[in-house]
Amino acid sequence: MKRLGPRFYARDAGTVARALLGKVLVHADASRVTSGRIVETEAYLSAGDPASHSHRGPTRRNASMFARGGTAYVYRIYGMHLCFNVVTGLEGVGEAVLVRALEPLAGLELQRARRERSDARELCSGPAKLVQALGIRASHDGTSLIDGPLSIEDDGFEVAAVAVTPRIGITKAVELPLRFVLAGSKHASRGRRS
DNA sequence: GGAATGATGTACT
DNA sequence: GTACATCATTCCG
Repeated sequence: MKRLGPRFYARDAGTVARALLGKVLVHADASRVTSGRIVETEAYLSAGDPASHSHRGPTRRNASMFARGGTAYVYRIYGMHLCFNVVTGLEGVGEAVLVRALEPLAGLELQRARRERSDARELCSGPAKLVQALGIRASHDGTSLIDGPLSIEDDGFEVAAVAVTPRIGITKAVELPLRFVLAGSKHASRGRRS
């Protein structure tokens, strides 16, 4: 397992969204490690993508989305859930990748306890579910994936095939093909198939 | 100051 | 498939 470095993240969000499939998201929390393989992502672009939080420029909420690639962007949605994003590109650009689903790997019992669910498919099969299963908190917003508590690692997994579809749960730019799914994964969120 | 709105999840019919 | 919980942020006046 080797942690991804700055150059991996310093590309456009669409490229990084696809490249993240098969990589492993890890949270090392006080010696308790939970992780999962990324099986579903969505790219959110800069100005010109009306579905992106960065579309209207920097605000207090989306400030970390304008940080350098390799920064975590964690925000609250619907008053009760958190979503985790990977910032991409150069500082000031405002692009990010929403991680929508993982295949649970390390720390399964802790993930089950956090989620209060036992079925492995119910642990990380959605953006707010995986945040809960890995113990990601609002305080992780703005932290570095390169040398912080959250990291993304390459364990040599080979991606066979990728499905590309429109993004889920948005009301603008509904048709852009910016969602990427590991073909055949049983751990993706439920949404449009392809 | 006030109102609308969400990159969702769960339960229920 | 549909209903609804729940609230910070954002935008408008």
